[in-house]
Amino acid sequence: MADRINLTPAQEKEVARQYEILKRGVVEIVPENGLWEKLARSIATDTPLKVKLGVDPTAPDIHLGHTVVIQKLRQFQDLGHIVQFLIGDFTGRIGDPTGRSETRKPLTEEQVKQNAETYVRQYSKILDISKVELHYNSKWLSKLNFSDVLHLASKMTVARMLERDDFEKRYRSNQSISLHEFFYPLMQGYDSVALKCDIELGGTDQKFNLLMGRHLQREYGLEEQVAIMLPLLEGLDGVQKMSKSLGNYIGIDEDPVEMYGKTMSIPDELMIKYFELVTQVPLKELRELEEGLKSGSLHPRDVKMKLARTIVEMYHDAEQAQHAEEEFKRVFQQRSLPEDLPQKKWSGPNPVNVVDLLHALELVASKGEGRRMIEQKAVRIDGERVEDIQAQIAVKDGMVVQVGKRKFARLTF
RNA sequence: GGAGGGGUAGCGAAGUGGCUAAACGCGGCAGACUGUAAAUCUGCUCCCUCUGGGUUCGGCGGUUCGAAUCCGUCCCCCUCCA
Repeated sequence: MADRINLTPAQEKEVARQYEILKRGVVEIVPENGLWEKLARSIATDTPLKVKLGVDPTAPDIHLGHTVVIQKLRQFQDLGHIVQFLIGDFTGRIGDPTGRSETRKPLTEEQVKQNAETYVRQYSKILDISKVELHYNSKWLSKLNFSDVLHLASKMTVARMLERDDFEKRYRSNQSISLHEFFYPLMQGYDSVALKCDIELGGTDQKFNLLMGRHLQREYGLEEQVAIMLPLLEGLDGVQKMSKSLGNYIGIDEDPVEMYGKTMSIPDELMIKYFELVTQVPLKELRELEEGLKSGSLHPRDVKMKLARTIVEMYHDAEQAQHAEEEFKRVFQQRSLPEDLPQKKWSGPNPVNVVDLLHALELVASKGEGRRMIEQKAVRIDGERVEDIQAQIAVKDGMVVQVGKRKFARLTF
């Protein structure tokens, strides 16, 4: 196919340039030369590519894990291609199986709409949203009648469905799979049919669904999309993929200080990966950082601080990034108090038992935990360690209560 | 419809009448150390009116001096047969 497209040397160079940018961080492209060919044709015919990203409107809080794919979209956009942002409102309204056995609660139309708006707002931090094509899959999926659905279902076999990683795992480990779950890949694939997209992006966990898009496009007589798979970003624990439900995520709406601190808590080994996948720091600079770390000329902490700063800058600004860094140094390097700590009005008894105080201030989840924290020397009041769980505390205005390194409260009357 | 297997703390997984608030791993938290909320090491990790008390092992009801462990029943999951 490629050899049928005649490119001028300048065009050839442009294809190479775009390809170079686009393959950053990519794990797999199916078919392997597909992206190159699509780009070649796009440039030869001066037609932008249509790049699809589907999202489920259930979890409207975007975190860095999601941004891996969105950054890629941004690159496509910068190169003049068209981003097709697909909101799976139909699938979301029915309730998407997530690999967990419980079925998700169906969303109301109102919730879907709200979530979609939240998405658009958050995505606009990365994408030029004015140039994004917004689609809702209810537009076509809700129109299919039962015989359309049967026709669609006939394009796929049970055995092939069971090849999908999570179906296979669940099947093997004796967990239930509802019949309707088989339709999700079909619906997602059908979206590609409806959108006639050239490219679909997704995490490596989406491979099956992305291939389904290719399969169905072929079945419906369309040119097949190219599937581009990006790695799943590990979360703060460094092991499991970043996800909201695991609580190991950095949300792009989070405040600068929190965002900075969370970044500092990722394992050292993940720093370069984060740079590559969630920032636009040039590859060349990245290699230098990597070299520096290897040779010991760069301090891992400083590299991580640079990462944290870069990330905060992306979602806030340079000034706030700077401030977050100072705050971090103050609290964790110098072990002093954060600049502004949460104020709590105290209207309880005075004096008061320490444990009751901690519990009332919600610095501990239970009194048992409060006792534990004291036994573990984690509790300080105005900088003084409290080691007696019986201690009576005379509450003073402006008094600072601290549990561990991260939980603080300043008392006022 | 029939036969069999299974449901244990946030998750995974032991335990199959008292020694079990329940091993172990993961996750989480704290302390030490440090180079950061990395790594490593140590400790903790159901609740409370706490040298004691209360409530847990799918739900309910039994047996027993005593049950996560035995019985009945209901719910849910899986496998095979139809």
